[in-house]
Formats: sequence, structure tokens, C-alpha cells
Amino acid sequence: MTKSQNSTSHLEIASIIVKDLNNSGIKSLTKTPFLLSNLDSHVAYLVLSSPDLPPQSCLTLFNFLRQNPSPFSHKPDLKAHVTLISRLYEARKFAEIVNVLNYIANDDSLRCPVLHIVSLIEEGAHEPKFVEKLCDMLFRVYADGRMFKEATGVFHYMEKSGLMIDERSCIVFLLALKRCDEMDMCFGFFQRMVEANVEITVYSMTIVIDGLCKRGEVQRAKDLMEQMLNRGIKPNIYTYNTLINAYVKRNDFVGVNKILSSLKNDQLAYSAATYTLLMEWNGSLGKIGEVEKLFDEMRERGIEADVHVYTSLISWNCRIGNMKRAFALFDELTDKGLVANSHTYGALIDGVCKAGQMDAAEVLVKDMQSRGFDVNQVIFNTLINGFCAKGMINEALNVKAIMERKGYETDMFAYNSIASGLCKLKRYEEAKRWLFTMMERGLTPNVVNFTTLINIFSKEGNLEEANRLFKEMEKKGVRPNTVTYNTLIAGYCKNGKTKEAHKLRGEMEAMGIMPDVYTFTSLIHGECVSGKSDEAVKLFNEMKQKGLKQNQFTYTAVILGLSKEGKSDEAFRLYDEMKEAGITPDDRVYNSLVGSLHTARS
DNA sequence: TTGGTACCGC
Repeated sequence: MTKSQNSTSHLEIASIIVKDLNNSGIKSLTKTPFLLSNLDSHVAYLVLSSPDLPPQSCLTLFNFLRQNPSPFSHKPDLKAHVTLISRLYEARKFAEIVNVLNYIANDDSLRCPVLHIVSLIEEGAHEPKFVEKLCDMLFRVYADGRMFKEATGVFHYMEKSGLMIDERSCIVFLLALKRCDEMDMCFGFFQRMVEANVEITVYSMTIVIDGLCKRGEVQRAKDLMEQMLNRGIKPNIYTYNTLINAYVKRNDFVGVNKILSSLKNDQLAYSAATYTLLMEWNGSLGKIGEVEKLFDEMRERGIEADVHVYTSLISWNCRIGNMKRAFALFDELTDKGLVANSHTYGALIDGVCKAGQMDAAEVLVKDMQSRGFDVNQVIFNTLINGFCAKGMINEALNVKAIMERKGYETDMFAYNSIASGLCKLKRYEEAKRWLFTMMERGLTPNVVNFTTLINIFSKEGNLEEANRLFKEMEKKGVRPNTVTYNTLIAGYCKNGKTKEAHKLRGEMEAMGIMPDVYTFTSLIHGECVSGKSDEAVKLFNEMKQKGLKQNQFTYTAVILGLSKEGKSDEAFRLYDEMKEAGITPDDRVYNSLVGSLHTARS
């Protein structure tokens, strides 16, 4: 056969197929093996690009061929995909185009550089914005599919070809990178967006800032904000909330206040999320009164409390053991027409667990299920933690088994709860074994797992190993947080090594991680153990200057220290102060005070 | 585009 005969027959076959499809639909093809066996890639192209065949029918045929109905039929090749896309574009069937692009992206024999795809598009046969739109959609498909290299390739092509790049598509990519913890790439891509003159708004900037904050790079995040401000991009309440969150998590009092004054300067009003964060902040400082005050203030200012705000308030009441208030708030939330979510239930379940009422926890789980919420992994972990905290390891392992049957893999939260539960029972060897098992199973230990291990070694008196782990964790790029430092500081203090403890305090401050009530209580205890109650009192006063509220543990430590040295006047003064603060002294405080009266004053 | 589970103190 000559070339012209060949193409003539191709054309003939194509026109028969078009006619058949238009007359009797796809069924006609299934009954005509002759047509099917001749439907090669060229015929497919002719059919799909035929103006006589409407786009919807092109799609039907394409899907039919994709399913590869007989040994004679061809699977659509790249050209067929691209042709179909251009037909679908005529009909503005964007969702269908995304599907077809996904076929290309997920098929090893079709996936190729975008340049190749574009070269298959018929010259002049398409609308002016077609290539641009196609690239944009392909970029999103790669971003959604976490195919980062491919996505970057499309971006690069668009930039080079002078095609307009939509910020919203870049946002899809930035979010995907953030979700995969690819922050270097995320940050780098954002810089490329700037260089490529993509029209950037506060949206994409905030995503990058949040990603950097979540990784602990708060300074870099702030620098980025400054840099973008010079380009005329102003932070909004979301941006500020992101930074507030970062500073709250680091206990950076000064940092939070700086952001709050920036908010004021920019005349931005607090949002419900801002209030949630401030409530979290005060709650973590033990200032539950302030938390309730913020809740009132918010409503006075006419800002509607949403389910997050209620959940936070419920959670803090749970954490201080005020379950009555927690349940009242839960009712209030429902009365307001808000719908409790799994987080809200999680807070309540955690609360009853902490109160040691595991039966109540199971009742809440049932209630939650009856309202259509599945027990998710967080709730399972909360229950496991509840049992572990009570020392009921077997019950915890039972929940773990149920969780695994439901298809959840035991994660680092659960491993950690089990290890710390065993640690509280002084079953250190078992505790370590669980954490080591976790690592053997391929889970990468995070800052909390490391902290728990450091704590175990500290409790065993093995400070060398604790310190070695601390160094190892930093080497692995896991940033220590307040709790990590507190753990090691407590270890040193307990062993009378106050010098090292103070050194660590300086180190953490230099890292931008601020000491909290735990840090001070340990240091105070350490000074007392070393017989330096005057130093302890100094630290105690420093807390007040820093706005840190002393709690039961702090008072107990300093009163015991003073009593031991016979400084009973000072001890009694602090005892009064303690009671005024609404903290109930326990027997040890009374005993030490009585003892102080018998100790000779120096 | 922001806000929930686990780890530390007498």
C-alpha cells in the first residue's frame, strides 16, 4: 500500500466511526471488530479531532478505548490525550480535562516534559489561551499528585514562554509542599514566584510563613514578612495569627506582644482564631481566669465564638479539672447552634481521662459515634494516653489493639503515651523498649519521643546518656522545645548540678525558647537541694517579673527549701501567699513548716 | 492562608 492509499483508508475508517458514533453511540463499535482493529493511533486522532464529532462523544470514545475492550483495540496515546483535551476545552469541560491530565501524569508511558505535550497541540487550531490554561491545569495536577519535580518543570516552562501564571495554582503547589514537609522547596518556590513576577498576595505569603513557623524557623518567617512588606504586601490577620501561634508555642512572651502591637498599628481587629490563640497562651501559663476573661471580651466586642473557641475553652477547663464548666460550655455550644466536632469530643474525653474517669470516657465515645463521628486516631490516642496515665497499661494495649483492627497504625503519639506511662511506673526498661521498637518500625522519633527518652535516662540517673541523646537529636535536625530543655534541666537539678542547669537555661533563651513555670520550678528546686534557698527566692521573684504564675509545685519547692534552712518567717509568708492565690498546700508543706520552727535560725 | 491528641516540675 502506498502512503496516500493508507491515509485514504484511515480517513475512510475515521469517517465511518464518526458516523456510527453519531448515529448509534459507542455500542456500534463493540459490535464491529473490523473497525476496532483498524482504530490505531492515527485513526483515533482523526476521529477525536473531527469537527463532526461533539466533545462529549470524543470523551465517550476515549474512555471506551482506555478500558481496552478487546485485543484489537488500541489504547489512546499521548496525542489522543492532547487532542481530546483540546476538544474538551472547546466545550469548557474543565473537570474532564483534569481527569485526562491525571491519566497522563500517572502513566509512566505517557508522562513527559510539558514541552513535548505542547508540541503535540495543533498549530493555530486552538484558542489563544488554550496552552496557558492547559499548562496551568497540568501544574495543578502535578501539585495535587505531589509530583513536585514535574510541577516545577511546568512552572519553569510557563515562565520561559511568558505565559501568565495564576497565583491560585501556585498556592495549590505551596500547600502540597507544606503538607509534605518540604519546606525548603516551598520557600524556594515562593522566591521563584517573586522572581517570575507572579502576582503575589498575602495568601501565598502566609502559607510560607506558616510552614516556616511550624518548622521552628520563626525568625526566617518574620524576615520574609518584612521583605514582602517592602514589596507592598501587607500581612493580614491570618499572617499575624500564624506568628502568634509560633510565639505561643515557644513561650515567647515578648514575641507575642510584639505581634499584638503590630496588629494594633495596622488597625486589624482580633479574629476568633486570635482569641483562640490568646486563650491557649494564657491557658498554657496557668491563667485560666484570663482565658475566661478573653472569652467574655470577645463576645463584648461582637465577635461570634465559633466551635474552635468553645473547644479551646472546654479544653482548658478540662485540663484544670473543671469538668462541670466544661460540660456546661458543651451544652452552650449546642444551644448556639454550633456543632461539636471530633476536636471538641477529644477535649472532653481527654478531660474525663485526666480525671481518671475512664468509664465516662467510653460513654462520651459512644455519644460521639451516635452523632456520626468515627473514632479517629486522635481519640484512640487520647484513650490510650488516659489509661497509660492511670498506670493501666494493659487496658491501654487493649485499646491499641482495637485501634489497629480499625486500620490505624500505632503512631508516635501512642508509643509515647505507653512509654511515659511505663516511666511513671518506674518500668524504665520496658519504656525504652517501646520507643526503640517504634524506631525499628521505621517511625522517625520527633521532639516528644526524644524528650521522653531523655526523661527516662534522667530518671535513671544516667545524665551522660540523656545528654548524648540531646546532642544526637539536634544533630538529626530535631529541634528541642521548652519541654526538652525542662526535662534535662530537671535532671541536672535533681542531681545537684545546678550550674549545668543554669547553663542550659541560658542556652534555651539564646535559641528563642523561653523558660516557663516548669523551668523555674526545677531551678528553684535545684537551688533548694543545694541549700541555696536565697537563690531560690531570687528565681521565685524573677518569675513574677516575667509574668509567670507560680503554681502548687513552685510554692511547695520554695517553702520546703526555706523551711529546711530554718527560714520560717519567709516560709510562712509564702505559705500565706500561696493560700491567697487559691492553691491548697499539701501535707508536705505543713510538715516542713512545722519542722522549720524546730530548726535553729542562722 | 491561621486555631485540636502524646513528652517536663514538689
